[in-house]
Amino acid sequence: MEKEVTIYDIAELLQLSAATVSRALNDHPAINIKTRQRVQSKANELGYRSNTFASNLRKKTTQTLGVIVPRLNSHFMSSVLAGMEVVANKAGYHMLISQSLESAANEKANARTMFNNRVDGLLVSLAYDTESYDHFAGFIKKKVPLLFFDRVTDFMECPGIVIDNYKAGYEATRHLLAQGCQQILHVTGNLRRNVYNDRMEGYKKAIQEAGLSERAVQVIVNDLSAEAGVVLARQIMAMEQKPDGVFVASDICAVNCMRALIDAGYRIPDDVAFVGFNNDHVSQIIDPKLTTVDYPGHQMGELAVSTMINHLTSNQPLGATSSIVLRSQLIVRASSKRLLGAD
Amino acid sequence: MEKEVTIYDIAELLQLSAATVSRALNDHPAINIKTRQRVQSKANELGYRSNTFASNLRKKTTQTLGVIVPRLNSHFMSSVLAGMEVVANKAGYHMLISQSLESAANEKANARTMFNNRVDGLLVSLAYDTESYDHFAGFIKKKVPLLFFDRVTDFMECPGIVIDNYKAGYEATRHLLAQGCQQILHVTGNLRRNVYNDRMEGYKKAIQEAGLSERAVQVIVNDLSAEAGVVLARQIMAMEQKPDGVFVASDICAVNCMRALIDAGYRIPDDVAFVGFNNDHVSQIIDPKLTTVDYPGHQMGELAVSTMINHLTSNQPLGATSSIVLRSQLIVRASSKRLLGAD
DNA sequence: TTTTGAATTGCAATCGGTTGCAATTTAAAA
DNA sequence: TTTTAAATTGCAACCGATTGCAATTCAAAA
Repeated sequence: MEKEVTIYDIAELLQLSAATVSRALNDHPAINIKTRQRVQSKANELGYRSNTFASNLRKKTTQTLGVIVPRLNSHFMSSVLAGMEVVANKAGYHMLISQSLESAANEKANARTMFNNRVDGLLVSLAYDTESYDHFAGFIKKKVPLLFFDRVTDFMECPGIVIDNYKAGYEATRHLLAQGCQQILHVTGNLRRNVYNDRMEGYKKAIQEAGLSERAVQVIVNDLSAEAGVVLARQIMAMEQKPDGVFVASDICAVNCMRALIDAGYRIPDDVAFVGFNNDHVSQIIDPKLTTVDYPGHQMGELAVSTMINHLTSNQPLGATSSIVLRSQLIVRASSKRLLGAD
Repeated sequence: MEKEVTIYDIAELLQLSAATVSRALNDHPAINIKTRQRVQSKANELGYRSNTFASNLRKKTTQTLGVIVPRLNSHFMSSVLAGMEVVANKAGYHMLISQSLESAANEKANARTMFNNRVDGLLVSLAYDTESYDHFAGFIKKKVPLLFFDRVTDFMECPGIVIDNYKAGYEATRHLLAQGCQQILHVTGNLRRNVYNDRMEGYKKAIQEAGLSERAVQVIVNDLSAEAGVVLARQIMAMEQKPDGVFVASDICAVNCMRALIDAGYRIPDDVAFVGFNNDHVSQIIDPKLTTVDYPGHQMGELAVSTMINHLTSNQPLGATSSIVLRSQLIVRASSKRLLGAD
């Protein structure tokens, strides 16, 4: 059982041509049903496995989708990937996954690899510091469909799958205002990325609409990590004029900040109300539970891949769709409820 | 720029043979350095990209590792994958990832796909209900190296990368005993999987050693999900003889249970002490912070892949190594500290 | 200038399926 | 029974890179 069995072996044993065997194995309708069965059972008997390379080489398709994400290990991203995998698997596609670790250089290298591996399509969520998009030019040129999700860009003529971050930011802020907050601090990530910039714009808009002064707009940019949350708490404690509301663009960062503040004696939401983002597990574990924006990661992954596959099989131009917006929703919990009966 | 450039195109333009071009592109030492440079710069100029299939077809190697995990979206697993990706990427390998969703049937199908795709090696963490291992037989037969991590099995002659779950369970329980707990409840997952069974055995051993009666051994099996944690809290509240210590084999499940108990008025650790497993993010967010077992996921991923690649390149027999045990460690936090000055 | 060995390069087969088109067989219609 | 169309099957040329071995080139030694 050392040597690999090929269609030629089967063909010889069955006194058929390789062409017929190939067709039989692929359920080609032109092949007589009896022949087909004979071939397939013989293939099973011999432990035949199709050689994907030979097939790909000839067919010029890989049944593989490339995925480049900033990090694999975040609650949100792993949900997205899980969703992607389910749909891809069902449609007979495989996923080649790599992470940029938030570095544009890595992203570039990974894109190159995906390119050489001739993925049928590429799904990307941009790294923190990606500014140039040259590394995707090859895909465009070779007409390999490209799709961005979550962290998207307007610089490329590619569809993006997103939530309405502007609206989410706006509503989160409105909610804090409605709870009586007057000085709302917004903490977010690199503003080059749409997800963070849009949320901030929504935040600003809400502040302006509320008729608050310019000074009411207060933004801190960090990397939204757990550690950054602890640092943030120290920053807040050191402020001469403390915020009475904080809107953080990530639950992980938010809860760590809350925890540090609580340990230091702050009362939430009375001293300061909190709203996070992502509806991460931790948002329901912290006490008080964290008001947050539900972010349908799994669904986003499913949608990204099904859009891609739909395009690949039906050959509809992907460029046509400019973006797909998923519904997100503010989930109000105790961390921001300052008024009785408020929702 | 529509048509793909091949080595033949380059060969013709440079009045060379395809063989020479191929060697030049691969830095073959037999090729004159000037020729090599001419070829490489021409390749760049034309936007040449190597056709991986043709190469694989000829070389019979894929530079791809298959990974099958129960779920992508858990804190632990995504850390493992992140670690794997870093090492694989650095060594020029790609990762084909799929999830079994805890179903043996899916695992089987995924293994088949990996097999057909001729991954150079396969890394597996077993599904909840996998009982037969036939779907891995092909890999053994074809001498494709196979390696299990975390959820391993003794039924196959394959190396496994694990932590000492027995010891971890033992120490966690000893810790609770040392804190004065007399009735320790152990909550864990499917006992068919080593990770859960071993932890339980460690737990039992510690109970026995403490000279407690048979009745002191109390085990509940669930799926360790967040929801299961809430259910667990109800179960505990309904018990006539309540435990004064709970050792849960997963942080997620533990914290959700704690949260429900706290909301119901229980005091932790005074009424009941808690120890979790995994050192998940949430363990530091819950109040009181959760004592847990640190589980080096990222490191486990790195090690799994580097072991595999090392084997692939040096051709050392993988079978020789039977298992690699990573160090894990009990991290004591407030959820289990009942004695002053205890650690 | 000839010899000789090393350095380069090319030939041609090979990896294993796929597919357009032609050839053959089979079955239905005349 | 012959004609004709439909159903099957086979031929042979791909897909693009790799590599053992032979051929050629080149330069140094004789």
